[in-house]
Amino acid sequence: MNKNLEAITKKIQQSGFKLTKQRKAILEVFLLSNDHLQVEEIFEQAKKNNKSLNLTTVYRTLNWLQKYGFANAHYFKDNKASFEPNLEDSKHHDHLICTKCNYIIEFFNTKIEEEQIKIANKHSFIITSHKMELYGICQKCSKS
Amino acid sequence: MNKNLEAITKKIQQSGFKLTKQRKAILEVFLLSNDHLQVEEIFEQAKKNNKSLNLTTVYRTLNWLQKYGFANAHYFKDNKASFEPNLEDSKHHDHLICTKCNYIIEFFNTKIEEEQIKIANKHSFIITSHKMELYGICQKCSKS
DNA sequence: ATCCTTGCAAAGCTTTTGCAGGAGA
DNA sequence: TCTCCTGCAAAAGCTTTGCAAGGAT
Repeated sequence: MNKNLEAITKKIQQSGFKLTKQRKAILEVFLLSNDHLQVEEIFEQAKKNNKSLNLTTVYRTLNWLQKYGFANAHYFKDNKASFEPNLEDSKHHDHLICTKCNYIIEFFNTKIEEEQIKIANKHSFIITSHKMELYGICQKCSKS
Repeated sequence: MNKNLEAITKKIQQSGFKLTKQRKAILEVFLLSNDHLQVEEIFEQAKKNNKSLNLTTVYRTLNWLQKYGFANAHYFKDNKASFEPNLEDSKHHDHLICTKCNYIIEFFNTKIEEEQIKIANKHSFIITSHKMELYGICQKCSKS
């Protein structure tokens, strides 16, 4: 376990989270990924670290992480959940998603964030979160 | 059926869509709503117009409409689909969603659209569609 | 020792599919 | 008439829950 992961794990433990082998296996995959992983993907990868791991445990762990603010859920397509870590040092960002190869680029844009605040004010909304997803074809896929 | 609905329906029929009683009942609810309706909601409302209507038919109709570009699907929360009409004259827009009462405001912002194009160019993406959702508390709910 | 967590199996939900009968153009 | 559409029931896919056994602090 690298140092960063260790620190995060400690913080998570302080929320009353017991660090079992299974959860360790899941966190190693999940916290270190910069990707947006579907539950099944997390399960498959984490199983390499812990062969007896069960899908239910993955769901329960991800739901726990989400509940306590360490993970965000997305529903990019179909009705399958994807999760991404939500860490103290991880800035808010939005997504650029290739509909051919599912490649995801994260980006952050100050002007857009500013406009969002203006829109919210105009409609007397108190924004708690937002989600922006641009769908298209990435450079690689547009060539082939 | 009002005139507008009639015109739209005619257009849909030109795509090879047979106008059955069931579909008429669904279209009357769906096309005239400016809301984002969940499948179950469309079903419940359309059933008032046609008591024998089946949920399966609603799903099949909405999927057909989506396939031929007359409807857009969203996955605002959980993993339930919402649909909204996508009509010739309906401009692209984004959503402001109250997480307390589910009230939805639609908005359009030129600057944001411009920034999106810049971001796409920067990453050599060809954008085909996008989705932006701001979540928060609406004026009414923030008072209570 | 206590409480939390796990795996398994079963159930829950939303959505899709197969099929035989029925309706639209 | 010919094809497409419908309802019903069953299945499929993702996610949650109940329960008894096992593990962490």
